[in-house]
Amino acid sequence: MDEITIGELARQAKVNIETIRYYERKGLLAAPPRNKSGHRQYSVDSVRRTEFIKRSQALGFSLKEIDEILELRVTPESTCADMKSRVAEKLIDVEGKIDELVRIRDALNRLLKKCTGKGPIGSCPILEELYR
Amino acid sequence: MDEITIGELARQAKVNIETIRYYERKGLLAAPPRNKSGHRQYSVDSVRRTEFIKRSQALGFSLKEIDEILELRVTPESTCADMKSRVAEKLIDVEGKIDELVRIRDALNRLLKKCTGKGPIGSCPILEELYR
DNA sequence: TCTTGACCTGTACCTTGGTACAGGTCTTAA
DNA sequence: TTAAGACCTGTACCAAGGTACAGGTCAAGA
Repeated sequence: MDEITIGELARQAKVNIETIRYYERKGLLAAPPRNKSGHRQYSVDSVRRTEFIKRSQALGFSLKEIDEILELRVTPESTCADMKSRVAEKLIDVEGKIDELVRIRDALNRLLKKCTGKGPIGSCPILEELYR
Repeated sequence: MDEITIGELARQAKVNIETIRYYERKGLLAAPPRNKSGHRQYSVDSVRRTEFIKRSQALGFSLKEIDEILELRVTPESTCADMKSRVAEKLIDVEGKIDELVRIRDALNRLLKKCTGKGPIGSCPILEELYR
């Protein structure tokens, strides 16, 4: 008797209703049973599953990767090491992105230093460097 | 007599031919004159302009922002300070992204430390934390 | 003469993570 | 009784930055 509607699930998990249906289409949330009006009936565990998806997204995982992790979770042969390696891979991925952004940050800082901020655009050292 | 075809421009600027036409549609490259067969005739300066776009993209600017910068460049009233402020804004933007990724990196590292990598998935501390 | 390659236009498709809308049903409260 | 609100399906649309493809033209070389 603790079944909830899609609207209630969306409210509790703090996502849009459309997002719930989208996750179902993508296979991240199983198609739930329906009541006699055809309305989806979710278990309270669906809230936790939806929150899991959002939490994993916040760690940089894509929906496809989250789908795989959820699959892993219910596969008896899988191990802790499987999950750990996903996290380790994501860490490498994130570190690569940081490196790239740091490279960009340094390049932007270097450009800023070249420019006094005075004078017409025609003699802007930043533009001169980019438009060489 | 130093006009080049779209294919030559693409080769020199190291982009796809379709990308050149895409930039024209987006207004980043002006529609060039045509020869009597209707083929686009580019000036050699188009190579520099295309390279400018790619270089700016590598600094994190979107095509929309690059379009604005190119506009700035030919607007006599604009100043060096205008360009400098764009770069400064982008720097803030990039620093924000770095901060977010560092936050994610730290969270991933913390999760990794919680898990020995031994045992079945059912008792994985990482999953336990995410699926609470 | 014929074939190849480069170009042309217009449109569709791709990824990712959704959001929006049309048109319909069903239940509940006033 | 009727109107509001929540739900249903199916499809289209959004950003961003392209890529692909169909079907057509044109010029030059073998």
